[in-house]
Amino acid sequence: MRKRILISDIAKSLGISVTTVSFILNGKAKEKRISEGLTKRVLDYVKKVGYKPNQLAQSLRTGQSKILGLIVEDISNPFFSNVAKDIEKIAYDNGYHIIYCSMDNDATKAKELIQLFYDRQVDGYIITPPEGLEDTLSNLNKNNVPLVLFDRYIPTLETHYVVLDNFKGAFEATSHLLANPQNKKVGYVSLYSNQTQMRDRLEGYMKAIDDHQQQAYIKKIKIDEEEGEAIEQLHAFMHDNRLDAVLFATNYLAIDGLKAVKQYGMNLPHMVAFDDHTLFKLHEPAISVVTQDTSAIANELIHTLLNEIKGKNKELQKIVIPCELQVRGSSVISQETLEQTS
Amino acid sequence: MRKRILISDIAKSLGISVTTVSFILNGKAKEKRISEGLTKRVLDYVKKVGYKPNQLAQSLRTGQSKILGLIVEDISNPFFSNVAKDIEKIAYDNGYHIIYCSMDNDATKAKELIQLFYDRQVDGYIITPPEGLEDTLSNLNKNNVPLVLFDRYIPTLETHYVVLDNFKGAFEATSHLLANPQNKKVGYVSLYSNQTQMRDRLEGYMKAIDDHQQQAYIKKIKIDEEEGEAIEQLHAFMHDNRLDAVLFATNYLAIDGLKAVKQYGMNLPHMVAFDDHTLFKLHEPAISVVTQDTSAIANELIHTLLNEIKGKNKELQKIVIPCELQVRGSSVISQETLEQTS
DNA sequence: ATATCATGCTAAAAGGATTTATTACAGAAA
DNA sequence: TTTCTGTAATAAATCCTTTTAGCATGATAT
Repeated sequence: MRKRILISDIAKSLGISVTTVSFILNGKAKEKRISEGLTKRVLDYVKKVGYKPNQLAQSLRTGQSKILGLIVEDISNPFFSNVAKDIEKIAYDNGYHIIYCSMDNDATKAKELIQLFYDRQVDGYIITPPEGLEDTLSNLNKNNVPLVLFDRYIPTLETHYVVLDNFKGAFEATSHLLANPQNKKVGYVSLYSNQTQMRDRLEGYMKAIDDHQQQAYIKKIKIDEEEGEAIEQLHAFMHDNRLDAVLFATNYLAIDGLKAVKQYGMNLPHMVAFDDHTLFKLHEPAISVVTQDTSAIANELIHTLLNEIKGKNKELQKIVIPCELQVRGSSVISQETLEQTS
Repeated sequence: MRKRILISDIAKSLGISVTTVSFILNGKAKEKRISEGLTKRVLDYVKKVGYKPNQLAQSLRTGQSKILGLIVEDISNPFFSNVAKDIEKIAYDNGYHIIYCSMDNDATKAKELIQLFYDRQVDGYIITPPEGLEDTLSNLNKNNVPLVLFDRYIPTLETHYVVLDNFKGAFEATSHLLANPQNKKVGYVSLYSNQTQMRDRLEGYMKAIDDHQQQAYIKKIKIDEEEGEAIEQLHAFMHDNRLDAVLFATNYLAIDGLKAVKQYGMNLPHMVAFDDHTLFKLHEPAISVVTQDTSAIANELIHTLLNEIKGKNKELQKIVIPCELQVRGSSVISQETLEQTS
C-alpha cells in the first residue's frame, strides 16, 4: 500500500492546477474546454501513479456517500442472503457499496437502523418493511430519499417496490395440492402479519380452496414465537385437523413444520413451501416449493434504486416478479408410500 | 427527517464558537477547561435538537471512516453469515459499520476487494484469506493496517487471527467414528487447499487413523469444482472404497456427499461434518457435526480488531477457539438399520 | 482602435467537522 | 505599575475533493 497520493500531488507534478485535474478526472474535459493533449497527459499520469480519489472528501463535497443501505428481515435466511449477494455484486459494478442489517421484523429496530443509515448519509435504501413502518417510510418518501421496498410493500405508500406474484404462487401451489384427489383437507400455515406478501398468499390459498369448494384450515404463528412453541402448535394444527396437505407461507415455517413431523413422529402430509432452501432438495422426500428468482429480484431492486438516485425514474416502479412452482416429492408421493417409510 | 443541523448552527444558537461545541462533544471539556455550566448547556441543547455530527466530515478530518471491511469466503454459507451477524451487532454497538463481501476463495477477487476497501478508507479488516494472499496481507501488515484473520491464517505472517482448534476437532471426530468397531474404513473428504484449517483437519484425521492403525482414505475436491462433478467424485470415492464412515471437512462438502448418497441410492455411511447447517439437524438421520461457537469467534474477532485500531493490543493475538463434537444419528445408528430404511 | 467572443486554464470557495495556536482577561507575584 | 499565571474561550488551519466564478490570450467583428 503505497502512501496515498492526492490530486494536488498530480497537479504539482504536471505543473497544472488542481481544478484542471479534477475536471478531467470527472469527465468534464470537453465541457470545460480542456485541450485534448493535456487531457491525455493527465489521464496517463493518473493511471501510471495509480491515483484514486479520496472517497470521503469526494462524498463530503458532493453529498453522495456512494453507500446504499440494505435492511432485510434476516440476512441469515438464504432467500435474503442470496438477494443480498446479487445486489452487492451489481452495486459494486456501479461504484456503490452496501451496508446491510437484519431487522428481525422488529419495527423499532428498523427505525433505528434507518436513522443510523441516514446519519451515515447513505444515498438510498432497499428495505423489507416490517409492520408499523408507515410513518418512517412516508417521511423518507416526502424528503425524496431514494427508496425501494421489496418482498412486501406498504399499500398506502407511493413507493417503488419489487415483490413476488404472491397471489398466483399461493393459488397455484394450493391448486396443485388440491388437484390430487387424495387431498381433501389442505391447510395453510402463515404468520400473524398483515404484510402484503402474507395477505396475498392467504388470498391465493383461499381462492384455490373456494374454487374447489373445500374447507379452509388456517394456522398463524406469532412472528417472534419461540421455536419449540411453534413446533408444538404446528403439530397440533396438522394432527388435530388430520390434514392431508399443507402450504407453508415461508421456508422457516416449513422447516418448523418438518421439525414437528420429525419430533412427534407424524406422517408427513403433502406439502409446499414458499422460498427454497438447501434443506428442501435433500429432504426425504424433497420438498416442493414456490421459488422466487432471486437474481431477477436483485436486478430490479438495484436498478430501480440507482435510477431513482440518478433521477431517471419517470414513474413509480411497482414490479411484480413471476414465481415458479417446483414440484418435488413432498407433494406427489402417495400417502401410502409415505406411511410405509415413516 | 428534519433538515440536517450543523455544529455551526449549534454554536450560533448558543452564541459560542464552533470549537467549544466540538471540544465538548468530543469529551474534551475538562481537558480544555470548558466550564461545567457551559458544557451542560451545550450537551442539553445538542440532545434537544438531536444533533448528529456529519460522519463524512468527521471521517475526512480524523482519517477514521468508522467502517470495517469484512471479507469472507461466502456470505451465504450459514457459518459465515452467522459470524457476520454477530460481528455486525458488536461493531454497531461500538459505533462502527461493516461492509462485507464474499470472495469465493478467489485470490484475485480478494485482492481487488482489499484494494477497494482500502480506497474507501476502512479502518480495519477481518478476512478469511484464500491461498495466494501472502503478499497483499504482508503489505497491509507492514503498513500497520489493522487486520485480523479468521477461520484460517497465513503461517508465515505475524498477524492476529482467530481460528478453530481444527486438529482437535478432526481428531475427535475421527476417533469417534473409529470407536465404533463396525467402522474399519473411515475416509476423509477435503479440498485441494493448503489453507491452515484444511491442513490441521487433515492432520487430526491422520493422527486418529494412525492411533487406530487403520488405513487412510482421502479424497480432495477442487475448490471451484462444479456441483455435479463433485457429487460424482464423492460417490466414486465412497462406493469404490466401500467406506464405512466419512469425515467431511466442510458443511457444503458434506451436503454434496448427501446428494451423492441420495442421487446414487447408496447406503449412508456413518458421517461427521465440520460446521453445522439447518439441514443437518433435520436430515434423517441427523448429521453429526464438529461445531464452532460462532458468537465466541465473532466476539474475539471484533474485539481484537477494535483493540488493534485503538492501539491497545500489547501482543499478537493468536486465538484458538475450542470446538465441540455434536453426535447425532448419522454416526451412531447401526449400519443394518440404515440399510433397512434406505 | 475598440468591443466581443471563444479558448484554455485556474484561484478560491465550499462541504462540515477537528485541532492547533492564540487571545482576552482576572488575579497573584514582583 | 508591570509581569506572570492560569482559566475560558476562540480564530483559523486542516482534511481532500468539487465547483463556481473569473482571468488571460488571441482572433474576429465593428
